Amino acid sequence: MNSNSLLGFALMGLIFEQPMSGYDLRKVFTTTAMGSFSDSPGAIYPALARLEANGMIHGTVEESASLRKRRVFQITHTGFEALKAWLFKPVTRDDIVRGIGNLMLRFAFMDRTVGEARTIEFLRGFADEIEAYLPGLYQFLEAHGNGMPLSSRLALECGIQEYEMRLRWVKASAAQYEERKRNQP
Amino acid sequence: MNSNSLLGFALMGLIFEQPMSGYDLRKVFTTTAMGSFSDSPGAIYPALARLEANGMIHGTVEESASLRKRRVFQITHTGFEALKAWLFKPVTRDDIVRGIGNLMLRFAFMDRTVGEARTIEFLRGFADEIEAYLPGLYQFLEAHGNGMPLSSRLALECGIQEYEMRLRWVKASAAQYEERKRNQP
DNA sequence: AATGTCATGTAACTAGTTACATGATTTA
DNA sequence: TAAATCATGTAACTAGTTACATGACATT
Repeated sequence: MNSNSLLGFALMGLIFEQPMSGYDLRKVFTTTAMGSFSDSPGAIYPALARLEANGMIHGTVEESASLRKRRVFQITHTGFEALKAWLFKPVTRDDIVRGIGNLMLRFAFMDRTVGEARTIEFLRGFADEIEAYLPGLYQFLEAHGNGMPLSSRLALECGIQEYEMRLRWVKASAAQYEERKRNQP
Repeated sequence: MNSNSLLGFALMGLIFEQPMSGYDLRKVFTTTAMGSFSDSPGAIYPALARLEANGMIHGTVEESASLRKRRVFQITHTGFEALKAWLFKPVTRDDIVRGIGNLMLRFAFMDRTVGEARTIEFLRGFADEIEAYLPGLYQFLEAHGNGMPLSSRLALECGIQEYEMRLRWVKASAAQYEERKRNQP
């Protein structure tokens, strides 16, 4: 099957939260904290076209009296199922090493799509994978740290600190979701 | 001119530190903390071929009695100049928002290439850009945090914490380089 | 004899980058 | 009326992904 790129999922997640045009989506990437995505039309319009060709979203031309006509996209049933399937994927070691950004994006979209229970499960998996990965980094630092150039060692230490920070954040976030779950049975 | 990709610079930096074969480079990506790069031959061998075609590196076939012959790459003068030019580039806002990984890689290679003074300058620029970017994130959180879904807000807060952590690291690293500079005049 | 590791590569596909193109409406 | 913003797209290029192919030597 045609699987979506990260940009594709980002677009679908945003469109799910609120139907939007390509131009609106570009603005989200330029003006909000989602600046890690490219706001170039050469990335977004082809991505939207692909999603539509795959039946994930559907665009309707909206003719306003004053402005130029715009195509507003909505997520389809198929698209929503694909989005949920993506959000439900288990957290892997590879996600931790090469795709932390993907995990953060998935988490950002979870609230209104998969519910507390699954969100907590996701955060548990996230924490587990970091906890499984970190000892190896410390071991590597122990074993090779002294022989490394200072800047390389500092860069490695920064990587470790990043994982430590994220682990703290994952646990604090899980706690917040646990509490919200308790308060709304 | 043909400019190199991040993978290209990673390969050049490693080859500069020690001449290596494609296979060695793959092993670096699988076994060390540089796991964010792909270790697939389909990425590395073409990248090496491009670098060689551009005169950045040069491979020599090494015939050992026992093992299969391997092509060991060395960096060329042109390549080293290109590497330094990359390391010397000023830190921009875009580097902070979309390419923190690039900055970290550049830093990791600085020690034996550009010297303390330039490394400190780089870290200052790094800190400045984070300090210029952070207030906007806090403002955004202040303005939209309450209206956001919980998971989105938490994701944003994680982003902020990451920048805060990195800022502390940058300052601590700069201090270490300052000290090293003082001790070796 | 079979499996695992060393070692280098190619081919088809995909998605993103940069740059260009167009035209309407709004503001200065 | 000139410039900025709204709005959508295309074309050429580039680099990375996945999967395949090959073969020597080492180990079990």
